Amino acid sequence: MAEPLGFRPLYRQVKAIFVRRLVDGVWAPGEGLPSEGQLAAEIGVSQGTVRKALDELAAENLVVRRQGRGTFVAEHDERRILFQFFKLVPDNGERRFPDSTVLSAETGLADAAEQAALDLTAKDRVIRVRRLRSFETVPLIVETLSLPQRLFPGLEAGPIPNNLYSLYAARYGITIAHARERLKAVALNADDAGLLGVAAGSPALQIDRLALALDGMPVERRLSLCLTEEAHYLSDLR
Amino acid sequence: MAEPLGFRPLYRQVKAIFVRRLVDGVWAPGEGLPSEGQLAAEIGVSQGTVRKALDELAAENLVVRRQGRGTFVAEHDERRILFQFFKLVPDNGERRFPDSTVLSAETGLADAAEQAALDLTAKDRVIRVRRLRSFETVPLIVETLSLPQRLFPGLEAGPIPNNLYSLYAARYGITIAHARERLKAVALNADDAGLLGVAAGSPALQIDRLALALDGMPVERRLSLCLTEEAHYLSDLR
DNA sequence: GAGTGGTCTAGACCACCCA
DNA sequence: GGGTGGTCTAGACCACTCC
Repeated sequence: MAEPLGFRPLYRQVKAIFVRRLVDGVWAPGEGLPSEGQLAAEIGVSQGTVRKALDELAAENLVVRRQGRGTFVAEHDERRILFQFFKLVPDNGERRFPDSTVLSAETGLADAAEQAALDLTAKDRVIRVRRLRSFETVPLIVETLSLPQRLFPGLEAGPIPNNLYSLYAARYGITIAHARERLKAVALNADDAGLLGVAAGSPALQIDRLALALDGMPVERRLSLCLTEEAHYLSDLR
Repeated sequence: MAEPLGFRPLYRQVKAIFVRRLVDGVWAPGEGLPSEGQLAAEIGVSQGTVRKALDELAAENLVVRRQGRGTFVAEHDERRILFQFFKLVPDNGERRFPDSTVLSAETGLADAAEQAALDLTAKDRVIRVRRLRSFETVPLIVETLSLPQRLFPGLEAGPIPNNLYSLYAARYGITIAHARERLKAVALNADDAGLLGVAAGSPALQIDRLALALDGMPVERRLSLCLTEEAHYLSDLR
């Protein structure tokens, strides 16, 4: 007669405690967590329960476990971004990371698409960064990022590094946990085509990405136009 | 002084036994496995070890666990394919499954691309199926499948259902475990554009899929051209 | 050798499904 | 009510890392 869906396993409650600590920055990226035994004693559950909670966090790439060393908060280093968040790879040759040239960085009122994606109102402001990304001087991607200004005050003023997710974490305490991408094939307009050095109307892969923080809050929208003559978007279906 | 990398946990050996049974068809799709306790007794390990092996198989979508009922061999029913293998979803409205019209089905010598993808030689033959797929009579995808003839004898002769993966399993005992897709934006040639009812040169999303069997053997190559005016390819990055 | 995560076991109990 | 998977515990031992 009790609630049929009111059951929540102990290890998930423990996991929620840990996620909270990650969101609050109690455990910062790169830092080592206490050992399983210490955590178990502190919370008052068995080591096996702590282990199951940490295993799930590791499966979600929020922590990294290293046998013999310990459990560490995941960082957005180049390698991780390259494999988890950057799916465009050259047809021939190794997975690489493109350079970025910032074309503009400014603020403005959120448009309809930005409001919908980022849970904003017409009164909210966004920071927009437009940049060109290249593989060894060959332009490949032109993209526009939209960020809620409230979350990233002053970002548009400072230098904008290639690896933004690392900046979000270090300077604003926001960790990107995962992202949802929507892909379409489109014809380039004259502006974008010019930037990429191809004819207007050329086909390009449009990637509309929404990146979410640890707690599921939408944090960044990114609209990328990619040339796919010599590269492809890799998707593994398991 | 022993081999430093020669360690293989017991539960992985148990898992290998189970995968073998899936590959050999000892456990067929839809069938229920013996209970954890029975498997543990049969193999001579603890129930916890069997559980960990089954958990990994469940994470790979090879089996489905249902509390209170049992563990079952995964099937390629419509729902599973729709969520695991079919990433093209309408911009508005529900995830749907397109109808298929077979344009041609014939055999021939494997070309260079097919040889490379499917591990074949120039002497090997492939079955090629070309079909048009539509959402409610609106053509959306034109695709060409290539299959090693050796693995699917007679497939080109019989009726070709919409859900091919289910046919592979039922008639040929081959289970598709996962797939790798490479996406590009291309301009449609006159033939494909005509089939899709758009102008030649229109942009389309090209999906080059390689599907692998349980044991990792490449089994099907599929080259799809998709219109993305009112649909998109959905990719979740976690 | 000390400390960490990883494996394996055994047993108890819980939530769920079905007859 | 009996069977299934799911959770939780406690303890032993193993593999790996670092000092």
